[in-house]
Amino acid sequence: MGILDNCTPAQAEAITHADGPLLVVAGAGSGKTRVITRRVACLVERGVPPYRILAITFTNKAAGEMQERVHQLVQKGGVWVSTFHSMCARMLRQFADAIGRRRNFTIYDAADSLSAVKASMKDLEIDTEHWTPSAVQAAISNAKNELIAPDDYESRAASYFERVAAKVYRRYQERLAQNQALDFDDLLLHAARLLSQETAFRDYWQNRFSHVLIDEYQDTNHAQYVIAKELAARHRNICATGDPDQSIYGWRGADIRNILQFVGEYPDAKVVRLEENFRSTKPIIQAAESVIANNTERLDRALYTSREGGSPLRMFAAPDEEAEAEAIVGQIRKLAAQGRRYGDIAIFYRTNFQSRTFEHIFQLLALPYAIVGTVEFYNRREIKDILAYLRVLVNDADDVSMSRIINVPPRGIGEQTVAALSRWAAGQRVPLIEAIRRSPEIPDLAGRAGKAVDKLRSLLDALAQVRGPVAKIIDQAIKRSGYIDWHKASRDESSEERAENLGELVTAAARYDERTPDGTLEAYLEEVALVSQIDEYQDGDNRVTLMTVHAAKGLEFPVVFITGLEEGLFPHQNAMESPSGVEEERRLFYVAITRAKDELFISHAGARMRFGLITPAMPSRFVEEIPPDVIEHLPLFGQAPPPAGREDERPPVLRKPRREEAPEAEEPAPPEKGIEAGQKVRHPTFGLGEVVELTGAGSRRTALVRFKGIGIKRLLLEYAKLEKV
DNA sequence: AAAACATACATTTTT
DNA sequence: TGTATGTTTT
Repeated sequence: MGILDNCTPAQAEAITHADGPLLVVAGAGSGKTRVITRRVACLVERGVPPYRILAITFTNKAAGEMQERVHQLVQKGGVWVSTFHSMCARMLRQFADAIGRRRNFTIYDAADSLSAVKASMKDLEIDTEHWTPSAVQAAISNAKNELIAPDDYESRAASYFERVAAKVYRRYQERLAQNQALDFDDLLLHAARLLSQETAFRDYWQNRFSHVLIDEYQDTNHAQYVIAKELAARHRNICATGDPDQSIYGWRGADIRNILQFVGEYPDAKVVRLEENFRSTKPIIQAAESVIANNTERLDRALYTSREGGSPLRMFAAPDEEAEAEAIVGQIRKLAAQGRRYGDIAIFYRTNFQSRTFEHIFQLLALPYAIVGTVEFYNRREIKDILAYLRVLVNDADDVSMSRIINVPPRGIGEQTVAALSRWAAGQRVPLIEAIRRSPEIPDLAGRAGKAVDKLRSLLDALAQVRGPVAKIIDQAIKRSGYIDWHKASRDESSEERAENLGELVTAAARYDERTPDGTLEAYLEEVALVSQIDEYQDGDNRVTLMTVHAAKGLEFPVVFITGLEEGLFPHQNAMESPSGVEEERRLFYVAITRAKDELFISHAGARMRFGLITPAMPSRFVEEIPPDVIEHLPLFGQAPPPAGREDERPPVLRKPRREEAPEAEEPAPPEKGIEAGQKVRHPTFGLGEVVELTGAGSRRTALVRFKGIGIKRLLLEYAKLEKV
């Protein structure tokens, strides 16, 4: 096996051969992932049985990549590479009794959890106007991350809000137990508790692993810290890697002290510092270093690069967010003309809502793009509906899922019927599905309602009989429930898209079946519950990637645009009140900068539409923290006098059509293009398609085109090079 | 049960 | 401003 080329021989020796506690403090772009992967491979090579090695990564995507890479290096599988959440789920299923659950427990996502919080508040008749469910949910989540149980929380509650939250917390946990469910935080909470308090559980897992490695250690919260510490307690072969300057999850309980105090915790720890950056050019590193130097809470560390040359950072100042997006897209086309691949380019923003402006313009120009993690696939309504059927099949105590599908698609089980069923179930202290099974015994169910419930019962029975791969079960659920016909019948605009999504769900499940030949419905649902936004991102598609800075962690791109650098947005308003909040925002900016390999563009808008109001904004304080000699200010876009002529003839006419200009549909279609509805066309990116509709006139002439396998796109004729076929 | 209409709320960041 | 959810109407 080759030598590590991104560190000194002594460091390489420590990384590959040292046992005992090891801390790798790795700066951005220093090849940390390679280091930890190599360590795992070397352990295997030294004869450590692969199944005794546990590597914990931050996302499932990273886990998959590491697993594959280790396999390539040593031609051996069996190393357990996982995220904290997936790992805990697996551990808890094996010891479900210890937490008072059946092993087929359901994992609730944030939305499921929120509805359980709402229901708990309703149970307790707590006013949801005054105390918002999401605030209570956040309080509960924080308590769990600190491993605080409801009783402890109540006894230390200092404010009225906390006393209310404590009551909801207790009721919420009861509800989860009734539904045989755990939320994300429970996975960590229970694993941490069992590891520190339950001998059988602790002994089993401590013996199971001889070596434990944790990546992105700076972003571990208290529960994760306890889990890592306990898992490694027996053999003390704990290797933590991370970068305190890249700690960006403080708001969800990540505690930067976990990494800062690692050596205090393990005085015999070896420390390896990787300070050479192999990713970025000098100006980019200079900017990053100069910005992060303004933080106080950090380990003493410098980052340097040997890469010579490199262009300076470039900055746009735009009047508003649309002009900002136009300028960036203009710059991207310039780069593309110079031979840059779209897949080399990424656009980052602080908040998800900023993606809309970009999405609009990319669609208009038919430039290839991919947004990472907007409305996640598995959060779409139709997907959640079908998954709810599966969840009920796996865990029939799951009332949240049962209520979700009880009348979806509509089958005549109205509000009154649901209320009667729920009342009966509550009275008997049994799950809702039991009321459906035994509906003939329920007095309130008159003939018509009773029949409707009978039909639901036979549907559920029929689905429970289906055997075979997950894809088949999903397919049956979609068809037999009548879900697909229901959508076909409604001429809703979104029905076609929903049908496509359901098709995609079956396809994805088929991939799962292929990948996991011994997979179960239960394991599939678990995987689906724990996918992260970034897991869905695939590079190699040659598209411009759009994402939040948080999602960009761990990635790199030759060209990066960091947008919306305005006071109140980046740094975000809610973080600006405390110095530590600003420091975390600054680390976030540092992460963004250090994603760039070759070229970095930053931009801000003088005003931005927020809540429907045009809100002015000052440039971010972070911009001034970049040394002036590594920044070049590009001319303000659109400031050059427009070429003579009417406004809509000015080169990139990218403004979205305003509402008041709507009557454009009535204008006669100019015949000169010769493109009309029904015309078959070819597009350089999307391929063959058929024109569905034409609207607008002149430079705003727009075609709706249906492309095979891609869907309907809205294209400006002036820019989309449509070729008649 | 669908459609039409009205209102509320959002914008941190996510496993 | 746009979407998501709730309410009233057919």
